[in-house]
Amino acid sequence: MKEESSTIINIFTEYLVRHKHRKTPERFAILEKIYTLEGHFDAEKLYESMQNEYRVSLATVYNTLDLLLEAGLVIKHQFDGLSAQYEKSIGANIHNHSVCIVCGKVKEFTDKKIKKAIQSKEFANFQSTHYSLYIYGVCKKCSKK
Amino acid sequence: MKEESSTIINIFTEYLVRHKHRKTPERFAILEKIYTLEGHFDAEKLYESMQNEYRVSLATVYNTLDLLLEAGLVIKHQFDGLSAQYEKSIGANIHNHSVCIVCGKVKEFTDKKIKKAIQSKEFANFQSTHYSLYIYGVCKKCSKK
DNA sequence: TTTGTTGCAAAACGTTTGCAGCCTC
DNA sequence: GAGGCTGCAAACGTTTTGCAACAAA
Repeated sequence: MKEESSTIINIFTEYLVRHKHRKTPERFAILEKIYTLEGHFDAEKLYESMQNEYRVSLATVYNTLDLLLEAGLVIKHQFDGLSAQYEKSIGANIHNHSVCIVCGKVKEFTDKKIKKAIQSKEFANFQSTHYSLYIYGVCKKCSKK
Repeated sequence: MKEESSTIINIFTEYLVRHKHRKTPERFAILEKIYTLEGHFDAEKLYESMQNEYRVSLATVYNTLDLLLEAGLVIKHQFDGLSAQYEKSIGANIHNHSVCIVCGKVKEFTDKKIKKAIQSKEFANFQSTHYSLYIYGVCKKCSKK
């Protein structure tokens, strides 16, 4: 999927202005990098992948990821003991995961009925932006052990 | 909700036997403690709450939580940077959470339509045991800031 | 000019690991 | 008796923090 990167930059700019945060080049460099990445990544991987283009510190990567999280531009997963996994939120349509409780393997799947049921949910005091579903169980490989 | 604790113990015993693990008193003490706790707890809290009754090390708590996870008797949540949260799985019916991406507040809710949609999902190579749903957004308090 | 943000390194935190002794099986 | 399990403490890896220098507003 092709995303208009100017849209994303605008959303972030608006967020920064509204919250009185500074529009630093590091923040936009990180945002742009994230939107070139496919699938899950962690802070370290993002940090390393940037070193050739724009030098940012790991601390700034973490700081910016938090801002992007609040701005709704990034999704955070905490699958297991490992590091937190992130992914861009705009243009990412799959939010359903099956997780093997033995080997930890994560797979994504789509399901229209589930999607519809969740997206039609409304709260009185909560404005929802996105969701993540984890179905736990045992994968075929592990059930044979 | 009142749960027959002998049922839970039987499930764990069966699991241990089937996997050729030993039935140590520590493991059963931890299991019994967990089933007296309501709501979420982390490994440290569980460890501390046991010190008066039965002395187990934190390492054993972690080890046993892993076994209980595999046995399907405990559910693990990794909400945010903090420590992992656990809860008993039998007798715990609420699996849906709304999470504020600003303040991190987690609330649980029930929804029959969502529950039905998720529980009717079947996989070809995956035997599901339970699920957790997280709907992210901004709570009323944070949206006013 | 003010003060939020950065990079760096050190610190903090939850979790895992190594090992000697113990206790299930 | 053998080997899995325990407690303890040290080690680990991710994330956070403190601080001086920098730069956006």
